Amino acid sequence: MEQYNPKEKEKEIRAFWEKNKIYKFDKTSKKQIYSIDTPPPTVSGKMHVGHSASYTQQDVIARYKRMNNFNVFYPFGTDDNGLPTERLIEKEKKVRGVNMPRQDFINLCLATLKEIRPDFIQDWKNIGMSCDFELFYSTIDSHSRKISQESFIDLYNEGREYRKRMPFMWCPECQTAIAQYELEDKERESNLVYIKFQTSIKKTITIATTRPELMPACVAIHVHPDDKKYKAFIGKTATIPFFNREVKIYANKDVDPAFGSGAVYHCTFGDMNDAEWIREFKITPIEIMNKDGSLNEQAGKYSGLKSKEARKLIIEDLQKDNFIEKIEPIKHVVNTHERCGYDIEILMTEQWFIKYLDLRDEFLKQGNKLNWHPSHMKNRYDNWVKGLKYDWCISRQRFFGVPIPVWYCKKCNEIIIANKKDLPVDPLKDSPKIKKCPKCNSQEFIPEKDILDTWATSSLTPQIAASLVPELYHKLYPMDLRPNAHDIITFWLFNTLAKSYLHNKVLPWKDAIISGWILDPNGRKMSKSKGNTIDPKIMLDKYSGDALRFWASSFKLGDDTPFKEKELVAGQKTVNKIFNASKFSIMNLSDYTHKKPPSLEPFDSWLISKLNSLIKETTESMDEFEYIRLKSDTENFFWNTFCDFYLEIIKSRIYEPKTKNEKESAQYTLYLALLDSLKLFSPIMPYITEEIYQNYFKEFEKTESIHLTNWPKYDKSLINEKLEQEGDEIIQIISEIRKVKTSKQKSMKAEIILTLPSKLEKSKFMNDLKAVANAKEIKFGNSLNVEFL
RNA sequence: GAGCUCGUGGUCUAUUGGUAUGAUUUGACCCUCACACGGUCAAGGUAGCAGGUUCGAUUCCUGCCGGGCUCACCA
Repeated sequence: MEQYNPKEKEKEIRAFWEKNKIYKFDKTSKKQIYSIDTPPPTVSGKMHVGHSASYTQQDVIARYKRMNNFNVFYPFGTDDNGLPTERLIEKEKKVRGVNMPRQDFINLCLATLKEIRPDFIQDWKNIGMSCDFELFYSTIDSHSRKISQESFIDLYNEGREYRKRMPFMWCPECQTAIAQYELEDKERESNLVYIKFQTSIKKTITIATTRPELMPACVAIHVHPDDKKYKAFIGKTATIPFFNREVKIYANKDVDPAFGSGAVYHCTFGDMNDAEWIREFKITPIEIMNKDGSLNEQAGKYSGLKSKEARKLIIEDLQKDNFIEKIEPIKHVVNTHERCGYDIEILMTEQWFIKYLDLRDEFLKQGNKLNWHPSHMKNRYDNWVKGLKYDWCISRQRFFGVPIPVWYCKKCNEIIIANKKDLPVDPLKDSPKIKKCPKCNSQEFIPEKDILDTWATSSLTPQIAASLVPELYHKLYPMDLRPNAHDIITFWLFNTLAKSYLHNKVLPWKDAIISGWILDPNGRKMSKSKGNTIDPKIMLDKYSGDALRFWASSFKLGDDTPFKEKELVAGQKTVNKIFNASKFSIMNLSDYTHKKPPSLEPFDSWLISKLNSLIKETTESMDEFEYIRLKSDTENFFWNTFCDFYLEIIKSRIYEPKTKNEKESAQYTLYLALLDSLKLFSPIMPYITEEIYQNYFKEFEKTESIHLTNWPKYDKSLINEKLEQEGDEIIQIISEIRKVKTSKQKSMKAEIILTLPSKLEKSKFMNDLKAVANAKEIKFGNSLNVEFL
């Protein structure tokens, strides 16, 4: 135990944990279960520094609960299905899913995942996660597929799902429908083009649009009913340039007369609003766009062109023929697909939906029941639920995901749902169990080839995880804790809550802890394109797992925090300090008898009193998930009270005891305070605390690992405020003496004659004070005085 | 545009209705038999700005400014 080398030691300690299954979930335990809905990270090759922070924060809580006599259910999963994985594999393997046989692509995805997953999970192990890694799931494995398909079937049977052909949000890049929560705003510079249309009353009407290329799909013009400029046009028709088709002019109160020209041309489909107007005014839409975002034959000479190309061309043509009144540059916000950043389009497609718009009030009520940490994060949830506009589109026209367990009758289009006992199924490979269509007796079926939205599966993580231990399912679900980053409240948290409500009418967890983001040192969002990302592996290598965790425990839940390497240095120093102070303490415990001495010396009682106050405070903080208080309070106690003062004070009692009791009292206190400090530190710094525990305390404490020991228990009877105060006064005096020694440039061990205020004549602490101050003599007078020999 | 959130010494941060905690940084001294990744001491802030409530606000309220996030934005 000479020097602590975290790089080697942490690896050894991890091996010890794994070999002895320290974090294994005990199915037979009688203890109360504490279940955690561990976020399954998306396999993307490597861990992000933000992950290292948020996973540490939840792990600190898991470790705390484990030491508080809970049987902690802490599984680990990876979120592997869906677009992110497809995109990763496309990038890594330089392929395109659309350009290869579907099954080959799926196989490639599965094989690649298998290849990269172990290294990926290792990152989580390296930061000291105390999951039971044998309680593992992947959101694409058969276990998850089964549960996800079951969910689909149950909701279908309850009438919560429907399939419908309708205009919906579509990503031309990914060539799939997407859901509302997948939209991301982006500000774009564009042109507002004012186009003149001839009308049936022989006057032109000017519309303003940023999407002139959609003109071939113009089905109407809308003006506000009270807009005086356009009163005369209402009910008349206008002629579309080039296409010479006539469209009706409608009065529509949704139109903002102040924007553009005040007249809107209605194309199908420029945005979701257009789809609503189609319904409202019973207009027949013109479908103009292909799935890849190019215009179809309806666009005449513009067909085959992508939006941007067509836009450029049509503006030129309109200008040539003098249809354009003016063009204004405009900055506006467009909806893009958060995965790829492409502008979304509205396409008429057939999709599966979960009907839940009618449940918004229920979702708000459920949100109220959840304990949010920090509480203000509930606002984001409420805001989102109130803004919900569409049912949940759960079908995706992609390849790698959970198949929708459905076939269709070729003849009558009847929906054939898979049997639950056959799950998981892949309709593309498996046939329905029935021989004939129940409706028309046809024997031919068409498999559904769409897959489920990845969030349709991810929203079932509590059920997926809990059913890893089926016999305890009802004790595991609903769960106790959901850790969730704030940016995916609208995705993961909301969808999980929604599904739990739809299926079981229960809240999926009691508490949600919402973590913030790690920003770059300048407070900006990290992104690969900006080149300002920080790789946690490098930090782990440069410092240590404990140091990284120390850093991660230094900021509050929900706060976005700039990454500061300095805090890692502080963590490293703390690890070192713990090591050295422990080394010194253990050295001085070599002849400790492990018996409680007949009486405790004043400073020993003083320390134990402070220790108990610390235990009380840290326990209360941790029960509120405030790991940051655990960190700072323990650090403060350990470094200041324990190392800087207490250890200095007892040195002489241990080196040259005047009585047997004064040494035994010190050793008893030393053992207790060190062990408890280590325990309090252990959720944050699991490696160094384990190392010291294994090397010394285990022999006496018998428990296999410090992480399985009991959390220090607060004992009110050991608190003595008066004694603490008296002791603190002496600590003050020690500081004063140090100040004098420093100002006189004397060594701390310089011998002195000390004069103290006479009120201290009866103080119990004189022996220790005399020793620590190195006073040859103590006199009493009016005030403090330090005289050097 | 709406909602939420943040704004404390150079940097990061705690706390609080009664002029503020700690860390880091800087400087000086000390290699004191656990630790120089250490110890001691010192310097450094009046808590974004402007009002209001109050005996008194950094902490409560209002407005403004600035940062962040979410949502809506437009045709």
